[in-house]
Amino acid sequence: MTQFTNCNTKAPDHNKADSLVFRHLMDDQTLLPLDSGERQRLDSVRWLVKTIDRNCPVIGQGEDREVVAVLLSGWAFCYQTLPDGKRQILDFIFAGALVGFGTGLTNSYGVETVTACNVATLPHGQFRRLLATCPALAMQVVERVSDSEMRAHEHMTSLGRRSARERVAALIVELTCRAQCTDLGRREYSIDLPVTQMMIGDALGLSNEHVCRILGKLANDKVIEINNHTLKVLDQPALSREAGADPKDFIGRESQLPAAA
Amino acid sequence: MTQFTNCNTKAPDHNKADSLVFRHLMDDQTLLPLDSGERQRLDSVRWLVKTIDRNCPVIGQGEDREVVAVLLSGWAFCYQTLPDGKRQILDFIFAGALVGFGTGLTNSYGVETVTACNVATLPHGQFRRLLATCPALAMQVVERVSDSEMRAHEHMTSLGRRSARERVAALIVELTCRAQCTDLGRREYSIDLPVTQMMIGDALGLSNEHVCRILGKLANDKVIEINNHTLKVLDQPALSREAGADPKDFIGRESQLPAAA
DNA sequence: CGAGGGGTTGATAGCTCTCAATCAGGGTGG
DNA sequence: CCACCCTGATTGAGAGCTATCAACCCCTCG
Repeated sequence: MTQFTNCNTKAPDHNKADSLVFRHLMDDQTLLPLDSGERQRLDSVRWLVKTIDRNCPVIGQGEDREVVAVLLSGWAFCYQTLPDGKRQILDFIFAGALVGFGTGLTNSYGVETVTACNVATLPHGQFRRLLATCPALAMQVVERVSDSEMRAHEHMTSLGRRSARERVAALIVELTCRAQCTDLGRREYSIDLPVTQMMIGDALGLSNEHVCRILGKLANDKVIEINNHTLKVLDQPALSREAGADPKDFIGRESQLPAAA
Repeated sequence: MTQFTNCNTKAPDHNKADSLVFRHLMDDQTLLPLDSGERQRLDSVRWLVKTIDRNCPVIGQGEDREVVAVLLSGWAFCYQTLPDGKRQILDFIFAGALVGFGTGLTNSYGVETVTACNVATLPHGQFRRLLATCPALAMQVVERVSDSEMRAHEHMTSLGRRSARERVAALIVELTCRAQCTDLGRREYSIDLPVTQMMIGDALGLSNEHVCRILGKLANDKVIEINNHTLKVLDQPALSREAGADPKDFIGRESQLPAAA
């Protein structure tokens, strides 16, 4: 029984060169100088690539840790659900994200798609063995996990010490930066925002109603503009000021990788 | 200029076998089977071991990323401070914790001691080079960072979706478990808790006054007992129930390592 | 002995949640 | 093609939780 049982998944595609998956995890600078042994070990790995519909689980919280997954395209998020049903979204993730990696026998968090996604999976044990024999990959994974931890820290600071308005501002700054929809030439940042207000609420520890009110006020103050799930930042300096954070804080390694092949 | 400038640090101790530092990062199962090459690389590293007084900085937020540090003994915490001065404590850390490791040119968080601590430091670049050539160490670091990320996720869920009382309960459950002060035989968990209520507040996103009130109520309800910085859990099941979490969720790899040498 | 940090307690204000009702848009079945 | 439904967004009113401000105590430390 795989974790895709309840999803609408398209047929696995084995024709793609599996090693291309690593282009999402490693940059050329790391990938090219590899010796033939490491190269061969990477090439010998057979990822299972699937397309998963929007709003479908990728990995279930609490399930046995069966696979690690690499997001190849689309939006998704990691979350935890409490026994009483309250949900906390831990991170929104894009192409290149590595999920399901960790210690412990079960997944400490779940992953769900926001848009339709291409996802590559590999059995957990196989990935760990690969890590142990390929230092270059291990280094990249360390950096990937490290970046993810840094974002978790930023989110914690938001949740614990920022007001609702500040949290919303910080999230917008983070997402516009991470999604690289910066349009600095026109002094405008705009982004196609497929997330619902309920997701924003679950990410920021707020009720969806309050998120709605805050977004309305930000729009009223001419800081942002929202039309049909497209968000445009009208006043980037004001937004950064309200967030109490610099946009560059959110630019991690992921943004240094080439765009999805 | 080192990051210890403002601290009362005792004289560095180079007499200790530096490789013992790795016993805090790696278990015997990993350390013993190493080939001579890796072993030699690990042994050739010269850690700088210092004793740092209580309430002193170990690493400063925003400073250049100069060193990674391994906590050898004592309590400390990682934190972020916002421009307006509000502080969020990200994690309390014990012996074996690796801090200061991450991407980016400056430290995204600071580290401060709670009690006097022994700390081993190594220049960041040197540690990274070591990682790249020692897969066993890289694996351990991945797991260490991964555990830290898992705790960050739990903390996020607390901050975003739990009430003040639930957060306090969850923190107590976490700390009693992580500090391994379980005294299951007597059906009591007790722990020497060197943290101030202000630190608890900064960790949970609460004011110190509110923390005080909550702790008082928990004591009043016979769930815990506090005497002179010693916390005793009187009703572990009730505490776990209120926390909405299982104690075992907080038991990471760190608890599987041998006690400090 | 004074100063200062941490802990405690009370009163008040304010932010955010909850509940409720309405509206808009997209997908579905007939 | 249309009615229906369901999700998500919106707006309002009220309650509740937590912050803030203030005062006081206790203890340690210089």
